[in-house]
Amino acid sequence: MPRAGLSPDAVVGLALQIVDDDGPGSLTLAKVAGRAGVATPSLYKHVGSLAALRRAVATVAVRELTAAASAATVGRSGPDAVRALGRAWRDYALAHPGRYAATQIGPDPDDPADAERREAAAESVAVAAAALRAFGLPDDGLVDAVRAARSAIHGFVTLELGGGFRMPQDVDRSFETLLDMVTAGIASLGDAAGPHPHPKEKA
Amino acid sequence: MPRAGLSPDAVVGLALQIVDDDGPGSLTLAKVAGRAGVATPSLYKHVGSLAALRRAVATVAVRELTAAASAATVGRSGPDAVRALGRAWRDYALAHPGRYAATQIGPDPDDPADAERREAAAESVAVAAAALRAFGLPDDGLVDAVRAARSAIHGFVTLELGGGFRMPQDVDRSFETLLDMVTAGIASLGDAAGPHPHPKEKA
DNA sequence: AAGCCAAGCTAATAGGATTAGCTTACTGGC
DNA sequence: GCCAGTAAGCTAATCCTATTAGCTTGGCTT
Repeated sequence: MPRAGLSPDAVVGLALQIVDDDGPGSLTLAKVAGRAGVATPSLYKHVGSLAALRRAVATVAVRELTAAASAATVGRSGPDAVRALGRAWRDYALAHPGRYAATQIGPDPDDPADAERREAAAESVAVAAAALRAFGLPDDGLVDAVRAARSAIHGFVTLELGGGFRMPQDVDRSFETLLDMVTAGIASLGDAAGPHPHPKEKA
Repeated sequence: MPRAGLSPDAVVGLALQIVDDDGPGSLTLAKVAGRAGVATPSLYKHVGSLAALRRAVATVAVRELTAAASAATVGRSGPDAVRALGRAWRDYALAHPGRYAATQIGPDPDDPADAERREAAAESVAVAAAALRAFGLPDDGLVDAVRAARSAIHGFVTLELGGGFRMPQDVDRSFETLLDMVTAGIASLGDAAGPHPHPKEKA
């Protein structure tokens, strides 16, 4: 009975492979154990639960995504930075659909390992904020603009990955159009009278 | 042993309740059976499988969403229509988070019941396209614009529902900013030279 | 060489999906 | 009003998966 030489990181590594291969929905402790050459319960020596393993996978994905976004925007600013950020984001998602999907798993406030994920997520928001700085938005409108840009990119990628674009048109071109919309839209935000004055006004 | 008087629709109705209450992830045949006052295997007389039930729920949600979008845009056009559409979309998602999440379940090409869902989805795209018509986009850019607008709205709602907005700022106001970005961005699409000429050009 | 600890293992429990085969409540035709 | 057929339920059984408990032992430390 030789040792398999597992470790928490090794287990997460196997989980990442499975998520890459079959999507996050089919990540299972039994499958991980199979790849590790170990009985399923043995994994509990390295991870707390299936849910914790899923969160660990999400953390890795968020970190990688943040790193890619950060790398893509160094030395750029304004529309150029936004476009580079958007492309890097989508490229990562297309290269690792399973990991990107894992990104959407809700964090557990009690899991200390999830603090890391929050940090990484916050950092990616900071990267986006930096990219938008050159648009000269009013201070209290920056958060709104970051949210809008994130929403657009994330939404596109999510729909693309989920097979939501069924028309035959070129998806790459659509994404460039989205970037056009985002950059132009955000630029126009600065021109207007500042932050939006009427949240949810009814007709 | 009295009859419970189930039917496929009744089962889907119970499933919708569960999805509303606990989210689509915790939809389980056992839970449905519990609410129906019936043994789990009995459900197979009405649905093909858990996956099929999930898809049925998704179909209902897509239909409702399409109806809401359609109702919100009658008699409006241009930016006004886009804003109304966006608000209706978000309102539905906030009112029925579970159903909205169910919307993202991938369809099964072999399930005839999923053809319906495709139809409804296509109709919602048509509603969006109609809303954008007044922007005077070039014909072959319309699909790109619809995708961009959908992406932005869907992305915002997804992030909001997933707890992705952690800053204290008002989310309603951010959504209005998103709508500003979308309407201004799409308007500017028409001004430019038509469809985007350089899909994915490398730096 | 003794011993400790962590990494594995097996056994057992608890849910959940799904299939097979039985029973029986309604429903239509006579 | 009776009778057969169908469809709605049921129980039993199988197969997965997660998770817990408690045992065993490899490999390093002293």
